[in-house]
Amino acid sequence: MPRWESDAQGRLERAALELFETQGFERTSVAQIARAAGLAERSFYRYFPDKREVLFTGNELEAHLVAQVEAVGPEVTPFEALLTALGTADEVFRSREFLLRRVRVIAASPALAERDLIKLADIAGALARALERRGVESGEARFVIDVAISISRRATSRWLADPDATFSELIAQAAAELREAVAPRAPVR
Amino acid sequence: MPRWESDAQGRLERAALELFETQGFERTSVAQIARAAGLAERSFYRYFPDKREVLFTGNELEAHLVAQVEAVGPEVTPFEALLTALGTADEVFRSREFLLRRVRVIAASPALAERDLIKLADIAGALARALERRGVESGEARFVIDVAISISRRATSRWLADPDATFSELIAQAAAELREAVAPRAPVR
DNA sequence: TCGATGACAGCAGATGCTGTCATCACATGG
DNA sequence: CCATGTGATGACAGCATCTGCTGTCATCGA
Repeated sequence: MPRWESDAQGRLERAALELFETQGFERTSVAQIARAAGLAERSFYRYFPDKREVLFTGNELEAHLVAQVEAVGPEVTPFEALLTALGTADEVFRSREFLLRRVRVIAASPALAERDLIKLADIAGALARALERRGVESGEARFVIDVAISISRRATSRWLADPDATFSELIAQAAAELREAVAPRAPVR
Repeated sequence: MPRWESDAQGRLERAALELFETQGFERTSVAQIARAAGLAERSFYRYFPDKREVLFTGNELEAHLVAQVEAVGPEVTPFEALLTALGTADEVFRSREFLLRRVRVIAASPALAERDLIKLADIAGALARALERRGVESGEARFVIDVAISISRRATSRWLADPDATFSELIAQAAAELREAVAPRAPVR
């Protein structure tokens, strides 16, 4: 919390999102972002270790998911624990409009797409540690988490396109779709 | 096929892997790699667009998987098509020892880990296009592919640890594990 | 033999990122 | 109301990645 100039970090984030939208990520220099936020280039790096990180602040999602996983009782399957955790993930989403802007900017830049994947991997790591604390073997934990993340991506993509659906419904729907897809012998007709 | 100095690209790859192993990725400069391979820094960028790419040449895996997916008949489920494609993926793996060195170097550097994830995402994109050509809807294709990749990671991790197992067996085993994990109600006892 | 092509080196420059040090705004205690 | 400390900020310098351009030389084709 800055002492006399308020919310420098927020100003940098907003300026960066704006500039990335209009000029693209690569064609926006750090100096430009800083100037637009009324700061020097050097100060940008006091708030973010990295030009890309300006779009990836906060750990709320990770913290939320880990807390949810740790909250359910020991009789629950790892997979079910993850699904119920994901079911309430929309609590930490910002507005759909904000998410959409962000998704578009990220999709437009390979460098940002990489960072996005790394962030997901970080969350997966945190969840893996949480599951291991429940006694799940490491490799199995990773596996179940990867699958849960796949479900989450499916649900999120639908959620961005469909303003009316509940996120937890979409999670359940994706899980059902998965069970169908992996069923040993899908009777074609 | 170079005309008077042979295999400059291969020399750069080997020098880079060596240097990354001994010094780490960040502490190795492009100039150093080039010198070790007997070239100028500028020439490195003729062969690789990017310092990281030196460990990620070739599309054999992607080409193999796409070809396999396109080879199976239309009656086969997308999920099954992906599994059979993955079952023969070890044909394009190099030696286990080489893979292990590579995996270790990549795991030791966040920057390389990012690039690894992007490469996987590229493969996922290519597979999605292949499935769409079979008439699978885009979102569903992505979803099934994400799940198949999760299976593949599980199998690969086991394969690196267990020299005796067949890759296709490990794929089948992971698929079975998945079916069990997502089963509606796992009777605990 | 001569012109085209491909492989390479060297140089200059933009940008990302880091270290260092001075400076400034404010809070506090006197 | 002022002195002093603390932490945020800025100015400056420096290194590395990556790019564009130019020049040089070996080889190839006619």
